[in-house]
Amino acid sequence: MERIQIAAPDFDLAKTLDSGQVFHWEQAGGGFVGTIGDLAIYAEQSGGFLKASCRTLNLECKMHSGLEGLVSSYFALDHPLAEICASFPNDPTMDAAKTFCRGLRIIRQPKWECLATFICSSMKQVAHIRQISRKLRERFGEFREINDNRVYTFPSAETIAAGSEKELRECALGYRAKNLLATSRQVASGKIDLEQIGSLSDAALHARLRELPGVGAKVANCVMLFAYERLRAFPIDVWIERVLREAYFSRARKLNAGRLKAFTERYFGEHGGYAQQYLFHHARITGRRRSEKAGAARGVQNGRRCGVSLHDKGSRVK
DNA sequence: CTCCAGGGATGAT
DNA sequence: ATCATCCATGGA
Repeated sequence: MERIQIAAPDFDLAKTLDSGQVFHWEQAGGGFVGTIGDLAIYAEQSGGFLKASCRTLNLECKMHSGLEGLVSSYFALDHPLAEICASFPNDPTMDAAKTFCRGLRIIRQPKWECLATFICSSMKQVAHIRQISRKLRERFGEFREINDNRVYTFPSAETIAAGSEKELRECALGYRAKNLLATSRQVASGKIDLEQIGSLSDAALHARLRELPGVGAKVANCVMLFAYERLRAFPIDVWIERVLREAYFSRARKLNAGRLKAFTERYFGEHGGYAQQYLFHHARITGRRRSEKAGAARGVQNGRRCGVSLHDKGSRVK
């Protein structure tokens, strides 16, 4: 068993793994078990240290100068978090999120794993994405054991491409099965090279990702942020949209996706992806459904939101 | 532009 | 135990 300990003073492992950017780590024995590439890893934080262990080293590990390099790289311990946070805009909403999310990092995920997982994430909530990820791994991945925990690697594009839509549907993918299968076949055949497109500009990379079945604007931004280190990428889902609308557009009457996109790019800037992740995590953990408090009191029909949404019919004011 | 399938966990009644 | 809600892509 290989064990390492890394000084990580400005890092929060639990927040990082529970912030909706990665979906397969599970709590075990005071820490978390999961995989990094095809290695089973146990990770635990105590004091200002990150401890990690794995059974065997592999090629990927050696390329990262051992387990320490692999773990440091995956958890992005080299990101200058203080500088990143200092670059955020100063406003009450951002400040609250910044305080709440201290130590949360945007990790570096394997490209195919990230792309495939976010194709599965469409119209799903975090708990459900975790289920899908687990089923895909159990069915198509490779078994590993770590500290008496069973974990599975994420299946390669080739493995998924060799499967059928029916098999994927059995992993609770629903209509996403078709998209995942089609994209896996493009990756497996070499029609798209996920490593090569890493050299494209932000705009070109976004456009290229969107050509893949099941990849819309939001999923493309997630993949750019979590697998391609494009820290400006700003995925807008319903949570973020709600935060933006309430914090920065409370009196705006017409607001469409284009205006929101222009605003986030200008306002959050270079590390917009980090800002987005902090706003998202803060809202998701502390936000709670407004129906809990408002529901009957406000006379809202069945807890339906008061404010209009970009996705609600009737909200698009040209 | 508008409308809605899709599907399983989760929360409300 | 039933019923409504949550979600973002893609196609009609």
